[in-house]
Amino acid sequence: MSNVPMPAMMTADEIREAYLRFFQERGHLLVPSAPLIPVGDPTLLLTSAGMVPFKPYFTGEAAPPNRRLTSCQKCFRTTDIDSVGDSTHLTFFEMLGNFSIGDYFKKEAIAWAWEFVTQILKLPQERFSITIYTDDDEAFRYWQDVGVPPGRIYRFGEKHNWWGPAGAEGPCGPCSELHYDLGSELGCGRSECGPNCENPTPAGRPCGRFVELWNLVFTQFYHHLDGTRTPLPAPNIDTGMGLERTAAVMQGQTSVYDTDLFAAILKTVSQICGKPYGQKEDTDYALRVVAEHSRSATFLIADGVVPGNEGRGYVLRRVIRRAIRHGRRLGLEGPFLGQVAELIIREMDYQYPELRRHQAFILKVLELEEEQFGGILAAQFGILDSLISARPEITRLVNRMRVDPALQKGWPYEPNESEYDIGHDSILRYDAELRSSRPRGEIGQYDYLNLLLNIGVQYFLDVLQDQIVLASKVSKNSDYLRLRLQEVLASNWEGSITRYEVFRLYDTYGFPVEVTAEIAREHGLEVDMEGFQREMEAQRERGRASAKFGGERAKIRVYESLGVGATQFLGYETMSSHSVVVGLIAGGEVVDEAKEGQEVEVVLRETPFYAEMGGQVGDVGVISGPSSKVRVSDTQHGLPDMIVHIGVVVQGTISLGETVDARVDSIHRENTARNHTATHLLHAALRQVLGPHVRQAGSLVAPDRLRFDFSHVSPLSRDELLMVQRLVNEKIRQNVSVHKREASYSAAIKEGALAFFGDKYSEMVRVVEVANGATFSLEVCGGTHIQYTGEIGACYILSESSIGSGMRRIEAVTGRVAESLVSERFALLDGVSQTLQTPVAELQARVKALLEEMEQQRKRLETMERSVARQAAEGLLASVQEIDGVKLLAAKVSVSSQDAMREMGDWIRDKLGSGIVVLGAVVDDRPSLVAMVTPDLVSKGYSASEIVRGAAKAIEGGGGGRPELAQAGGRRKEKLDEALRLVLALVRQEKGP
RNA sequence: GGGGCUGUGGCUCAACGGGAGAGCGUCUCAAUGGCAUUGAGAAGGUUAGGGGUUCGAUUCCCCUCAGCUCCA
Repeated sequence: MSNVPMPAMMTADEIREAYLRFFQERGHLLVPSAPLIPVGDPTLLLTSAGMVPFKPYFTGEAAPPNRRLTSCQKCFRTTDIDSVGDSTHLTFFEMLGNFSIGDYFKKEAIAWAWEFVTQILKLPQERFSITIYTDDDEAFRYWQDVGVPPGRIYRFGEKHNWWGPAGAEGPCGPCSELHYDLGSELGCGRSECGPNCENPTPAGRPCGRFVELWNLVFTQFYHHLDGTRTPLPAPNIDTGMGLERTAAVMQGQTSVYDTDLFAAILKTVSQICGKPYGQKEDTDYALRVVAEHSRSATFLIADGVVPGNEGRGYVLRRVIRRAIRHGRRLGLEGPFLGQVAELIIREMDYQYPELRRHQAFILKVLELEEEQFGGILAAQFGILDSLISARPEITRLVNRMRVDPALQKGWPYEPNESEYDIGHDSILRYDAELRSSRPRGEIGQYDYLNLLLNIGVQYFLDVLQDQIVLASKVSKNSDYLRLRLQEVLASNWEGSITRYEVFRLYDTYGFPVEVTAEIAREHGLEVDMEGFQREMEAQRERGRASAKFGGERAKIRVYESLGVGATQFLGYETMSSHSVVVGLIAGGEVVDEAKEGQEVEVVLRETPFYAEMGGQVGDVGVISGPSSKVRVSDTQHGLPDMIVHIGVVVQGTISLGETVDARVDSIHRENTARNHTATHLLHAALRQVLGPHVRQAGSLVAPDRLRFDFSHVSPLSRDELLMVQRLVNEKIRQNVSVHKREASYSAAIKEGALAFFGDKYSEMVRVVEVANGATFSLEVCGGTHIQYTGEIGACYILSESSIGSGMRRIEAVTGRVAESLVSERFALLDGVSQTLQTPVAELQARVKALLEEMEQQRKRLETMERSVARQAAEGLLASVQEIDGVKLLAAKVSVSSQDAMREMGDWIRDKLGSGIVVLGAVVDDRPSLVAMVTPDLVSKGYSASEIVRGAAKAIEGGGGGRPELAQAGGRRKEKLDEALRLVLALVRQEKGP
């Protein structure tokens, strides 16, 4: 031990600097951390490893700025999200790495890694163990060379020592890891303990003696989507050293949360909630979750992720909500994430300046999400509360169902249709009974518990009903329903939350299972976790089943079978060109020729037609051969590099190998180009007005309109919209030049060009720049554009709307459409102005006055109708007859609505005090009836609904309602009098016992 | 991309297929008089939009839109 250098206490900042300096001194170019949103890589949700930004270099798609690179990359891994809170797991972390793009390989990577940990970090050599891939003797030799005894080099298989790919496809290869021995007291205590130990400790925890500090990946292969691997053009080195773990080791800690990286964050959280860290395990867990998730959320938002319910937005939302939930456990009821985020920004903006730059946006997003989630959380707890407090009532119901003969009868056997119906009806009866036993009436008379009971019972019935409805849908023989109901009846309802309930709470309302379990336990209820897992599996199964490709796959195979290579695109320079037909598809099959009238897909050797991409719609136009003509209505990519013209043969026969003339409809193209350039202007203007968090999330560029989706949290105010529109039109008036050029992807990005995340770009890309001296807009874009912004003419925003949380959509028009829009609006205004005989400037006031006047008239008319009706009613009072001692009035009235007739009835009934009123009228050319019976007569057996139903037969209609009041309608208005005459007889029949 | 749930006055929500309601908020009047409180009354609705079934739809069915939620 005497010669072993003792590790120096280093802060995380010092470690980061030392690492980057060490590799810069060895010829590596320092590359700043890329955003957490992987640029130009649709296969990845988030940047999950240090090498992600360098993937194009590894695959040879792009040329690296230097063959040796080093970086400290921010990373995010979603896989461990539910484990965060213990002492080791993180969602967000920093990864130190050194990379070789076809330069040095295993020898140097190993030697430098060893030098860095032993000489710079001064960690004791004998604490290290090395792992290598099963048959990697080369790595074995190099580790021996630097002085690692063979006994401490361990061989592992694919599970531990094969890396990658990150995502569905990408570079991969064998790897070698440096494991650090934290001390036997943390381990399982067994003699065979070593790296990747999976034995439990005596206390039952996973063995924590060895920590993987650094992973050296020797990327030699490319893993394809279909599972095959091909060797890479040159072997590469890709290493990753977790900054947090290293800091823990250097600072003599076993937990990453005890490092200086988390000290200040934990302290702040602890101060906000007033609970100290390090005293109670429960509290510590929650504190760690809040600290970690606040940190990762802050970084995600800084890189432009907005909370949403899919993809990255969903990851962010989960992280934020998990933090809030654990904050609640710490007693934090109000918003608190902003305070934590402010501290994190202060602590880390030196290394990550984007935090400071987007501070206002970060705080705003956190605030909105905290506010929204507060409401949801309250609602969720309400549902669970109800479910639990309604338990006794539900139990009573279930117990009765258990012994109900109607339910028992058919069910243990294979039920036939009628038996099914018996069971079904029976369930519905219980349903009705429970509903009617629910407390009703004035809301003010509900106490809180009754309200909960109400919701809980409702909820239970929903769950049960689901099973019934589902069963009747998915299974004719009702096996499904039988099984489910048997299960429910056999289960321990009173003592447990069933799997349907817990799953529904989770699936529909997003209520976390752990929380359900926790609260249920407090009330002495079990939770069927196993059943829940089964439901989850079934859900996943459904997801997989529906994720089929269907026809897509087959179509691609047809294109592949053409055996044609890439189509050369000439459309940037020209709109017409000679070419040769190299492929024809009709009716989903490859053909040699297509005749007049046939729908056809044409592939040319080269073409001026732009195929739909990047939101811009495909070109239309004409392809004409020596004796044929094809009208092209759309242009698409069949395969990534193959352009397919879709159209109809309008003349002659087009055949394979023919020389043709391809001509794009230039009006269509120009209109589209105007909109495309305008889209770029809009994008830039939105960023200028709203902030740099605005990013394109999708777009549609058609000849007649444009649609632009972008990330932003709140609706745009009128002022903001006007500012954006004014800025765009300002640039149009300045007639700025639109410059297009080719550049390497990485150079373009470095220059600050905006690229649409999710698009995959090749090495050389087109860059579109709108600039007059100062750059206004700079984007990577393969679309077609105009020369000068003045060609756009004008741009008007038509609408701004939400397309999901955190995403907004703007629709706009330019050029010819903008012009016709304006003239249409003018014409409209002129028309209205003439109709109203009012100057345009005074229209608004005039319309307002008119509306007010109309409202007044409406009310006056209403009162008048009422008084007329009342007079009529008074007149009718004279014709009241008495049948068996019951006052009865059956009369035809003349009113304009059923409501008016009802009101008349009300009035007459009240005058009568006790009696039966039946009125009939022709409303909207259809006969209708209303019948009323006073409560005292209802209790004697008279029923308004029976009477009205009987009377309605005469007018060939039907009706119903409650005993006190019922209505009916019919078809034969001329028989209305007959219906009213019938009433007399009906009332006689109705006479109570 | 695939499921589940929701959409009713400004807000929170009710309403077995048969009078669209409550509470809070707003306005008016009155009582009281530090803030405030109490009472009476009023305004406020295309039941998200569109189709269908029905004599009749807030209610049942289908489509669209929006929000929530789970899965990928």
